[in-house]
Parts: sequence; structure tokens; C-alpha cells
Amino acid sequence: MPELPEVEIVRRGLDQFVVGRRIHTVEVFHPRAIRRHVGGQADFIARLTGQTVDAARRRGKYLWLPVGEDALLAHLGMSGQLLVGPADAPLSPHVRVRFTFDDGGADLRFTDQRTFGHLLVSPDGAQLPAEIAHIAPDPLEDVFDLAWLTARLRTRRTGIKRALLDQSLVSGVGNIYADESLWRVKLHYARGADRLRPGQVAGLMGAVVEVFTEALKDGGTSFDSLYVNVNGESGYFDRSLNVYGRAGEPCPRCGTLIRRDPFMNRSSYYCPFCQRRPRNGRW
DNA sequence: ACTACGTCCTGCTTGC
DNA sequence: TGCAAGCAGGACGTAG
Repeated sequence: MPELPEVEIVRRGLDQFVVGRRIHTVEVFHPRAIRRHVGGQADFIARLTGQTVDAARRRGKYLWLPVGEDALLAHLGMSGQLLVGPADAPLSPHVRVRFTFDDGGADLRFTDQRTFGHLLVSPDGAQLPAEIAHIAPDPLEDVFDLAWLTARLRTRRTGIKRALLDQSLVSGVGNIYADESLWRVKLHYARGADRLRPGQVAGLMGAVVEVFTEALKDGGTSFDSLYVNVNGESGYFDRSLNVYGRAGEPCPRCGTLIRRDPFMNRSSYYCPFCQRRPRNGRW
């Protein structure tokens, strides 16, 4: 569920409450949380203990905290949270990794019910971790290149939503914001990515930026307690969703009932009137 | 090389 | 009522 806006909210919280502080202790409670750290648990702990957090950066749904030349890289997965709170508070059941700081203030807890998220230390990863070299820039970055994306989409023999969810083409978009963006520009999720005119790609990415910006203003989308900011507070953009999770409800634009289709082992929500299905799967 | 699908994981919801 | 199946889904490995 955390997509770009939710991860950005977390990044801002880390920027405010963690940057500039020196890590005192690192405790790993669940090995799966650092499964992608190549050096193992002892190495993970050793590389972070005593280091000062220099910044909080983000690309798409990944965020990283530069510590000297290295970086602590984080992906929240489905249910990951980075929580800043009283160091003496009892550990909740799903705390996977805990960081304390030299100043004795609030600690940082990586909490993750479904354990799809992970942390790792990226050597020399302060600028851009090598582990995410394949992740394309997100549409809120200065280096985002619309012309490059347009060219890549032209050779893609797949539906536009699959392409939108492919983080090597454009990052930060997940199932919720993909459906919301496609609804805004009246595109069906199965429209051939290679059949879109450049103007349509530009319009779609404009809608993505629009939805991201509005969601950021609302503090992100929270359906339940699984997404919260670093202080444990929920966002309320779910109230502004037009189609996602609204099967059977009227389309806010035309009144036709929203539909839900099975899609990639998940769901696609769309208005069957505003977003016409391609006749032969490619249109 | 490119695309599609299964897998990981837990807890809440739905249905028989 | 109770249990089982369904559902949520990001990213990666593998199959085709």
C-alpha cells in the first residue's frame, strides 16, 4: 500500500526526527527484515552502529538514509512502517528492527506485519544505492524524463497499467494510484502501452503527478492502520479516491457503476463507461 | 530480450 | 459457530 506519496510522508518524518542523530544501537528481531543485506546480521549492525544519519532520500517507493559513504536502504513493502517514538515504549509484536540514538531521545522502529518490506546497508550508496540502479526516476524528480518514458512505452507489448506498475519504466506508482490516474485520463488498464500517442502519455503522467500531489497534501492513503507516518498517524486521501476500492459505487464523473476486474493476482477498479475496454485487448 | 506469472507473508473478511 | 478459503499486494526469480 505505501506508494510514492506515503513513502514521501515517511521520508519527511525521518528528515525531521532522525537526520543529524548518531545511531547508538541496532537490534534485529526478525532475520527476514534484512534478508537482502548481503553481509548478514552482524555486518548490518556493525555498519550502522556509531554512524550519523546525514539525510533522508527517496526514489519511487525506496528511501535511504546516507550514513557517511554508505546508506541504510529501506523498502516498506506492503505493511512496513518506520516509527519514531519513546524509546521506553513496549515493543509491539511486529517490530523487526530497532535503532536507538546517542542523544537518548526517541528511537526508530521498523515495524512490518507482512514482512514484504526490508532494510539493507548499501556500501557507497549515499548518493544512489547500487541495489536500486534498475529503478527508474519517479515523476516528481527533476531527472524524470518524459520523452524517454514515451519512447520506452512505444516498444512495450503490454497493457498500460502493467507498464505503469513496472518500476524500471517509471517508479512510485502502485495499484491504487495507477487506477486513480487511469480514471482521470479515461484510459482502460488494458490499453496497449505502445498504442498511446505522446500526448496521451503526457496526459497520463500529468494525472499521476496530480494524484500524487493531492495525496501528499492529505498525508497519504490509509485504509487501515497498516500505513502511518513516523508518528503513527494515518493519512486521509482514501476519502478522495474516485475508483479504487469502490466497486458497485457510481462513477463520480458519469454515474456508471464502478467495476472491479481481477488483474495480476490483484484488482483493477475502473469506470466501464469512461474507460472503454479495448476491443481485442490492443486498441 | 522481453513478457507473464508464481511466490513470499500475516491478519482480516467472507462464505459455507 | 467454526473453520477454510479469499483477499490485500511490491518486487523479484523463473518460466515461457
